[in-house]
Amino acid sequence: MASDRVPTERRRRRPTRSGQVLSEELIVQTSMRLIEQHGGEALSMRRLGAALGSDATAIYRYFPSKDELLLAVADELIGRSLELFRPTGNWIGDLRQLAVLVYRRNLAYPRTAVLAASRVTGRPNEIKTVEMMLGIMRGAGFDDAEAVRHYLSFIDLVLAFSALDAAAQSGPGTDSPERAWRSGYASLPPEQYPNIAATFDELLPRLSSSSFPLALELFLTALETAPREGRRAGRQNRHGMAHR
Amino acid sequence: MASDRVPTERRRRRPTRSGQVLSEELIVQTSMRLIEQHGGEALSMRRLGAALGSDATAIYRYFPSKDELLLAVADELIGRSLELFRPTGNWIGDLRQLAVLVYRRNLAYPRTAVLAASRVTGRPNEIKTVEMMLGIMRGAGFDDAEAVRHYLSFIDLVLAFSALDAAAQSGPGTDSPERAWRSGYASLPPEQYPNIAATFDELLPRLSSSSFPLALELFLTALETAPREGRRAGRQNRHGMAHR
DNA sequence: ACGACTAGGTCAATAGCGTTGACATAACAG
DNA sequence: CTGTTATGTCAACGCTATTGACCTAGTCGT
Repeated sequence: MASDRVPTERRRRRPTRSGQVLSEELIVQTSMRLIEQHGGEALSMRRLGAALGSDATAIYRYFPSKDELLLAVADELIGRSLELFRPTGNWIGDLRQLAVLVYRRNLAYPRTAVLAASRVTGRPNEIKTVEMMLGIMRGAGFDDAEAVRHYLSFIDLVLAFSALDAAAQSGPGTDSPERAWRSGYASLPPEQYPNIAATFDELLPRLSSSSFPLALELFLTALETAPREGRRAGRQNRHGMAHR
Repeated sequence: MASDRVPTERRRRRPTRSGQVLSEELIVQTSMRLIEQHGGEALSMRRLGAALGSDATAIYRYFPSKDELLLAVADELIGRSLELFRPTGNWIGDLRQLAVLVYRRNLAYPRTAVLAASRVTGRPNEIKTVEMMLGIMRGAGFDDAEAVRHYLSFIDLVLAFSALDAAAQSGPGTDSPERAWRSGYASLPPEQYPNIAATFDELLPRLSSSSFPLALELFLTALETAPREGRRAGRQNRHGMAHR
């Protein structure tokens, strides 16, 4: 099951000859453009090759597989998310800024985000992001274990809502969820589904509005009031709910 | 772009002849089994047909396309999520119970959940769920607009974390994120990435633990203390963050 | 009971997919 | 100048979803 991905030399030196027409950057940019224009399932190596003015198989000189290309695309999206980040020193504000930047970038490239949000790229931009967010958490006074836990919760929250809202915005399978709702839910018998009938007029417009801002503020408030122990010891688990 | 999905007669009468070997139920069950056993990308009509002991194209007598079959699978997953639900009348407790049931069911079928969590099926089980959750919200004293908003936030939260954690548990592209982390992040130069290096031992085991329980309790607490107005009027927006 | 109909299955074929290996070409290194 | 290597093309393999023709067996109206 695609088990033996070798973690060898990440990419070998590529001395950029003069007659060269393709490049990793160009391929990644073109991939993102095609994904956004025609949907993620429309990104085929053949179409990508055609858009690049080359044969499809030329791409394999730069990426060993389509999946590796998608990881590079995902990392590019991360990079674009962070290029506007301006740290202020206020750690809560910086976290909010990061969350909003990532969320906005993901929704600006919704079809790419759907493919990218749940992937671990292991590439430079992702690594830089992890390093930075861990630094913010530790700088806020959390010890290592808490920094890790809160970093993971934070990035989970942002990515989860990004992926879901991006998916809701861009398919797949239908133009938009709103179509399915309008056609399917509007004609249900009111006596059998009284709650849907009573709230249908409220339901429809709300479908294109996200609950991410509310969830983010809840999370940040919880973080702000969480006990930070700096170098001190002492630990507690504030929620006893079982994991998994 | 797959635009004209006709919302006609959902499915025509199917009088179940005697010599019949296939059925919608059997096809859906077998699809879920194949998805969980061999991954979502391994569900092809040919393999599904072989697993059913029939020709691949026989499935088209029951579902007009693979996508419609996937919607039926998604709805089946919703149905299985709720079959254990026992309402207690305590609306916060019922919401928690629903969230945990859906989340657990999604993680019990992680590869199916990845394909299903962001789809709007418009099928019976989904409709029943929407109706029920709206009823809980309205029964809690929220007016129609608030009930809708809180229902959407709630289902967003549950589905977003379900999808993300299911994806983290089941691929795609790699056996598990842990592999990528271990191989990629372990060997980074500590002077360049001090925060990753300092927290790496904490980071790795935390990767297979979700922040869903924490996020859920935060959300439910916020809901519990939210102003409910019963039949009264009056409206307020508690968070001024821009949507979209 | 018989003829018409059709639900439900097979089979063959189409167009597209990712990927591989052989081949060509052109630029570079010694 | 010669060998090597980076970069592209081309043909082919086995896979995919989907379609249309075809066949068969069971049901229905008379």
